[in-house]
Amino acid sequence: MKDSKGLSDILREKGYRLTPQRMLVLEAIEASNDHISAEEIYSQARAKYPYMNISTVYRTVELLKELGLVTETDLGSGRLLYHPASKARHHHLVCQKCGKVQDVSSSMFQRLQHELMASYGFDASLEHMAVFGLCKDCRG
Amino acid sequence: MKDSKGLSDILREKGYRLTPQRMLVLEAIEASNDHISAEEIYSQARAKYPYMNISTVYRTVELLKELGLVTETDLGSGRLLYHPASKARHHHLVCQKCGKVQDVSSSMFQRLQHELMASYGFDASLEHMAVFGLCKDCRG
DNA sequence: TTTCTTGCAAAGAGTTTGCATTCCA
DNA sequence: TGGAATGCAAACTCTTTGCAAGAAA
Repeated sequence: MKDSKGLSDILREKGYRLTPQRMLVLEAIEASNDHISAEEIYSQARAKYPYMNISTVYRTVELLKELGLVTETDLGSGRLLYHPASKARHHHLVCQKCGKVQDVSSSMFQRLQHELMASYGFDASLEHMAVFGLCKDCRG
Repeated sequence: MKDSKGLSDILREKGYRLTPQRMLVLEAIEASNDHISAEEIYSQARAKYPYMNISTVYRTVELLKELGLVTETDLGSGRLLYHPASKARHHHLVCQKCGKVQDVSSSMFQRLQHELMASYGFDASLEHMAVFGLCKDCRG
């Protein structure tokens, strides 16, 4: 499955235009194994398309977020990072009162993982983590 | 135990001066139940001492961090937040290979907790959480 | 008096926005 | 062609820094 194909479909459906800039931004994000910053997206895109502008990167990333193709994460580096939503893993929230289980995107756990590595050299395995607590309804 | 008393001792020990600005910054942070931003510290301090300046807030917070009295957290709001280090709880990192257990300050878990509440209304109970993974030595 | 601190203003970094121009559909 | 998207530059937010004036010890 080619993601750029998927992108053009999704854009057309919603009435957005498929521009080279938008494809380059998505390509850069999907090519990054981990996370990528706006500045890095900009560099990579500009290498292929010299007229690329950084505000276009920000605007495109915003659009891709809205379309659900890209996830934004703040790892505390002072810049926002992006990664393909398709690579997202899942975690579970378990309510200790009613027992309800809901899925959470892993993006929230990434910063924790990142920080544990940076500060302690600890490679946390958060792939299958369950978090206990009280759900919205039982919290009241 | 009055913390402001503790502060003056600590400052004197290290050769720093005890200024009204420094006391006001620490007071504001200790008075906040949760987290407090530089801007909020500034407002509160300026209410009592109109000549207060925001760069003094930043410099004082930096000093208090170095002294271990205050912890800085980036909750992704676009501004850094501060809270008394004394209120810090602890978590554990458990190595799945060698079994070693090390303590971690809870500040890293606070953002996760914060985000789960904001996005899912889920009140995560992370007070006694253990995180499994590989420690620095076993990672190699 | 000495030198640590502060206040002010200006500089940064990263991100967002207004507007005229460009170009996709 | 018409309206969406881009490029450019300027604005914006939060934080940091240089320097002269002020104030603890």
